Amino acid sequence: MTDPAPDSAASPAAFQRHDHRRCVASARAAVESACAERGLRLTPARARVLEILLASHEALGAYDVLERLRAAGHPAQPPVAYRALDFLVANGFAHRIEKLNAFVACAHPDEGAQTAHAPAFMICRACRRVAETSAGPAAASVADAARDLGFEVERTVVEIEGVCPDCRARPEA
Amino acid sequence: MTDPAPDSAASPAAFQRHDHRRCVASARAAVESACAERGLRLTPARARVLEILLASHEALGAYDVLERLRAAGHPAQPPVAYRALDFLVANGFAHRIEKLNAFVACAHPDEGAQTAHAPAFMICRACRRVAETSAGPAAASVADAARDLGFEVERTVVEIEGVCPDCRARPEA
DNA sequence: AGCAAGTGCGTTACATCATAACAAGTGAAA
DNA sequence: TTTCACTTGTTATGATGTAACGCACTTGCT
Repeated sequence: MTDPAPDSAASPAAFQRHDHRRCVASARAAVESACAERGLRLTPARARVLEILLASHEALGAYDVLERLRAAGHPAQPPVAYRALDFLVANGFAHRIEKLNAFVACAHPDEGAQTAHAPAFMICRACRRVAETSAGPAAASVADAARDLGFEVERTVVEIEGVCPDCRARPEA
Repeated sequence: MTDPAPDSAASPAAFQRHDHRRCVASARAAVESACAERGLRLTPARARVLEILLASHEALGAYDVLERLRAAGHPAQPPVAYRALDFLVANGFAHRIEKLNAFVACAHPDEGAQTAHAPAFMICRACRRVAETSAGPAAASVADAARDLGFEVERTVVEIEGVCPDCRARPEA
């Protein structure tokens, strides 16, 4: 981006102090331009759900999203939330955190949808914030081993559960 | 096994032809001796659920397990299945597959419960069989990177979804 | 023996997560 | 303007997971 963002894969922003307004704005802009390029429709419902996910780095359940939609004056039923989330996940604008049955906005929405963007997630069990990093060569080596056994790899999930730096600093909370 | 077991971490049995009777018997024996050593009680309910998981290398949902308990003449309600599964997972005799909300018997029940046994799972989306392998150094490097960021790692999930060799061979099924 | 504590089990009821199915609206293309 | 693909709204239901209670069994104590 316009700069050497501190939010690169090597140094995930979620657990660090950062200009969150900018973080939201640039993610939103990246999604908008990706949609324009790829002929996808970022409808109001989808944009609202994206905003909700971007508002925090916490993993939100579909029903959390739904609740926030309603709180924002957009009454909706579960399928509305799931459909928007499915769209965002399918196009690489958000990720599903399997361990939590929840969702987070993608930290790198500009990287292609299916263009192998092999993320790993650090999940804080205390505050539910999720930082995205790259599974990188580590995941690749496991995947290679799988392929050597004749297994056709389609998707890889790497989720690390633990306690983030902030929550370690204040164990009382 | 007869030989140098084909069921070592490097060469997971689930996707290979193997003597399944022996596979079940040895896993069951390993769990029994681990329980004896550690003062754990492998009660009839727990043993039945273990047998159900061992019977196939498929991931079974809690309600699948429940159904099989009932089919075997042991009527039960959901908490019965969940409690037995919790016991097996807590002690390293089974694993939860997050991606499927399901469970499989552990391929190495003799390795300690919490003694870092860092498994990775290959999940066939066609037949639901799951092969366990070691995440090994790959996972370790991601975990190290997380620790460098001040993140305290507690558990790591590595799940690889794809198609197993058998299902690739017969795509029609 | 009597009894208290700990653990596991059986059951009811409920909480949470997710989707099938159908009707109706929207927008671009023929 | 008709058509088609896609998106949305809504109802209902399915799938997954747990809280809470009381009973039964074991263990250890007196």
